[in-house]
Amino acid sequence: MNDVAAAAGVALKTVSRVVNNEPGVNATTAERVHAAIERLGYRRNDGARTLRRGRTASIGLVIEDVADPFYSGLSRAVEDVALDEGCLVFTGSSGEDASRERELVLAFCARRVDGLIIVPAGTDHDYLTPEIDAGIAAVFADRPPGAGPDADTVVCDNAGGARVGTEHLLAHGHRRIAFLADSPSIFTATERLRGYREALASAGLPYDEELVAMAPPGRARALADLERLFRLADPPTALFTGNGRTTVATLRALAAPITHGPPVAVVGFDDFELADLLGITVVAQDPARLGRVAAELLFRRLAGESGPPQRLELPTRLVVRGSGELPLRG
Amino acid sequence: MNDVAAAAGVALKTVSRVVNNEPGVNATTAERVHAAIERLGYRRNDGARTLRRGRTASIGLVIEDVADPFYSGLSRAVEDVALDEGCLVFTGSSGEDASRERELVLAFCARRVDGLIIVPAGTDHDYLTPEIDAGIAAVFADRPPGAGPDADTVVCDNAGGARVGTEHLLAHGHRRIAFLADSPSIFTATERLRGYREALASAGLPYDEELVAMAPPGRARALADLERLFRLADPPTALFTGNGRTTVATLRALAAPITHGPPVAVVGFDDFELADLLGITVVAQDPARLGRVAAELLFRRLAGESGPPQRLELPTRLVVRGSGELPLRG
DNA sequence: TCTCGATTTGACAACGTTGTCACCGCCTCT
DNA sequence: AGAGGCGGTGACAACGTTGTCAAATCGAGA
Repeated sequence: MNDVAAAAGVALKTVSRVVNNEPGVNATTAERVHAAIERLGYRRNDGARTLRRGRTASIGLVIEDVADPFYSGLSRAVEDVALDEGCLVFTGSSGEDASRERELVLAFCARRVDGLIIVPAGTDHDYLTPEIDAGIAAVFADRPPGAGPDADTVVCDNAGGARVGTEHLLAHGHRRIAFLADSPSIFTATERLRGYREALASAGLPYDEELVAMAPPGRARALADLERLFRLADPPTALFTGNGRTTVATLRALAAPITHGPPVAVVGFDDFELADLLGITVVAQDPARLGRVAAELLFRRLAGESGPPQRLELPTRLVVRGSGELPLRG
Repeated sequence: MNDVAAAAGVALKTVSRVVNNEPGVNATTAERVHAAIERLGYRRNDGARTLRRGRTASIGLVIEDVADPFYSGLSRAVEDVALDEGCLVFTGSSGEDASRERELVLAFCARRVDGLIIVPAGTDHDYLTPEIDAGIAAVFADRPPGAGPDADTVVCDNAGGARVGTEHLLAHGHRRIAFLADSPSIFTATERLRGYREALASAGLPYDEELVAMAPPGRARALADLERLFRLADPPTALFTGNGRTTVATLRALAAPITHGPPVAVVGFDDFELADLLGITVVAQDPARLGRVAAELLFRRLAGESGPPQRLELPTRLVVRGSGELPLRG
């Protein structure tokens, strides 16, 4: 900017004014400055600007894994809202690792992002309290934070969705419904388990732990679970799978030649690409909406909206495609 | 940092030394400084640090759409490499819109990212030349840049992959093979078309424009294309689909009740989630590897590696799953 | 002609760091 | 005792902006 000023024969401040479209600059002078900018290929240094002004016009987004379609949908929505607000996004994947999450968040804070959107991985978010006190806005998405700060949170109606999904299977006559989901340490998994149990209870059915399997999704694990379930004295006739990855892993296991189980009905939590072609009935949530709502909430906070932390719950939607309507064999 | 210095009763510079683990600070003093840092909840301002030192330890990544699994896989790989290098990533989706790409790139440049990884959307990248001259390293991924700078580029063997896929269908007896892909304005689409034509030529078959359809993927478009193809006097007995989204849209259209075409063999370019369950034969590329290689190349440049721009081509792999092995009905 | 207000411009400090250099003790070696 | 080296510390400028305030210029009205 100094060079530009020298080249245009004006003071630094005048260049600054021109660059920022501030009023009160003579048109002729502005023209001369523009020419100099063009000639020198000058581009304003937003880092320095940020330092002076206090706002960085950037936010940090920490999710579990960008490569997971659920989070990448959320990610895209956050990005779009941010761009509308003239804001850039730092993205980081925690990989469900609390310490990596912490590392990312603190790195974002050191960069003085204006706000954070976090899909929390750990159970302890005390480390965020000083940052929030220091004025960094934070919104939690998909799951509430663990111990620590009381901040805005946007989740979906996990228990309600799981209840509806389970009730759907019950309505088709099933009485032995297995529940397969991620580790109980993950908020959404336990919430969905709760919905499943509520549905059973409402139908006057007992909760049978033998029918429940909760662990990180994976091919081997899905196979093992199914083999165990099908060997039970009173095996399940339907499966409720508690998230997208578990659903996919389960479908693969069901298709494997080893799993010589009887046909079972399947309802999954989370919609996924090609579920329509495979005819899989799901309880769908809308990751893009989750991201959008979280980002909008964040920007309202950044715009100065005060008030107590909000907790928003987004609805789910049952999408009937066939796999959940398989009747009980009589 | 000033406050910390005052609280610890030392000079600014000493705090700086402690914060950066620089040698030459008395253990007792360091202890006192650490205590003050803890007490005040101080966190270094990386923006100011960056301004002073010149390197921002951040890179910009511009892709077409994070929500597309291909790009989100690439994205995750870039992120992982960057994290290893102690670097944060700004991510932006261009949505195949050249002006949005430009806007994002220039915003990243204004933030003085150290480097850029770009999946180019437009055909004119002259706007990047001054930035590259200004010292920002750039690597193009998935597609080469249009007119403008001559920079490092990592692509996959598009033509080779399409040739192998087409040859696979030819080997199963097909002579009328349709080619469905994205707009010819997209580099990968035309390269794959080239591979398709090479395979036909090698087999001594004519290139029939009636069998080729190139446009942005979508449900309606896939249906229209298939209906047209199946109404031809000499309809195709096999389809080669030129990218993941086209493959999926085509499969949906094939499954639609309206499309009452005969069974056709299908080979798609790009692997996708659940292709295994659906039994779709594909020519797979590895988006994570693409991202990793591009990021590694970028960081080598940032580390000072000189030499002429490189152009890397990654191999593809034919994954046989059934849909491409449907024999010609005799 | 002088004063006043508006317009245009510029000097300077500040944002929070780090690099450079100089300083102060203290110990060791002559 | 004096010179020299070394570990520890601090003063100060600089990075590239922008906010504050003052100065210069000009035309208009008294």
